[in-house]
Amino acid sequence: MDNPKTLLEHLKDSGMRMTKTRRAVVELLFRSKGPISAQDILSSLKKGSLEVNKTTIYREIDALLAAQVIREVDLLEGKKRYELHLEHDHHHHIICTECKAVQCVEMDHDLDSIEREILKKHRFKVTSHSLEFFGLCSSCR
Amino acid sequence: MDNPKTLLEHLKDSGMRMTKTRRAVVELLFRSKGPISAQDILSSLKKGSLEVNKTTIYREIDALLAAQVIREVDLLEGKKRYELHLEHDHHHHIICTECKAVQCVEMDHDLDSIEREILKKHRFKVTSHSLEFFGLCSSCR
DNA sequence: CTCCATGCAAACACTTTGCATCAAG
DNA sequence: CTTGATGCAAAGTGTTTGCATGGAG
Repeated sequence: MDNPKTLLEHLKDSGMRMTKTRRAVVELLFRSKGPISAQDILSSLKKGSLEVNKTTIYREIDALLAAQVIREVDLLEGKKRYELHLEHDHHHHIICTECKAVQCVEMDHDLDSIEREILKKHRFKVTSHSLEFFGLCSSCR
Repeated sequence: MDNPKTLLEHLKDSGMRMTKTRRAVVELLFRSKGPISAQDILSSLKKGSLEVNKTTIYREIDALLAAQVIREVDLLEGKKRYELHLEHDHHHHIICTECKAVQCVEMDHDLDSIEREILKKHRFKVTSHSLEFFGLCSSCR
């Protein structure tokens, strides 16, 4: 499931049809360095001379979210971004407030201890979290 | 600055005018338990029988953001929320995906070590971060 | 042939802008 | 009076919905 082909076959097995839009979106997500928006997907596919309607893209995003293939990322932009939600890939983002560049950061030790504390203190079971860092990248400093 | 009156006077000193909308918005923010949206502010003020236009609310939010009195919070809802940005109050949120309730959690040890690591590894200077936890609250479990 | 997938237009939700008027200091 | 604050209408941006048509299996 860590490459487009395997993932698409898995989706097909689970009842989803294999269309050129679906294939193109999944492949684009694999190629992307960081989280991308619906608009990003739309214009990328159009550049690849694939005629797609934005409604289709939003519906494709819904389908991939439901299949837990992608996850939502919010960088305080007033729109949502999406990225692949792979098994052993847990990372967060650093966003330069100057040039708006987005990088991914792997986390050595994550927030497990904090989440255990929340369970103890608030009896709240954390199932996911969002964590983004804002600041200045090396070039902009 | 940890109460409406002092904060409003501080704002006045820094050149902002003292209007009933401004006063009402700041007082509401102090009364709120968690981050609230523009809509929340609008309907709260209307309940308090204060005629306000939504444009005014958005502009007031901009002004308070610029004055660094409030900060933006994103709970993946497709709209923004705002809360007071007080000096010694650093907390995050736990959002129940079932009943949508939002609670604040104080953080004993925060993300300082992670941010130092990011500076070392990526030469990226973190100035702020957003961290929200999603899961199930005690009642919904 | 059966449904999921798609396109198109319209509707929605949230936020911003232009411009004339109002009111705090 | 001067300049920031406000209201209203319109427009902008991101996303969703209804409905008829298309195409994968």
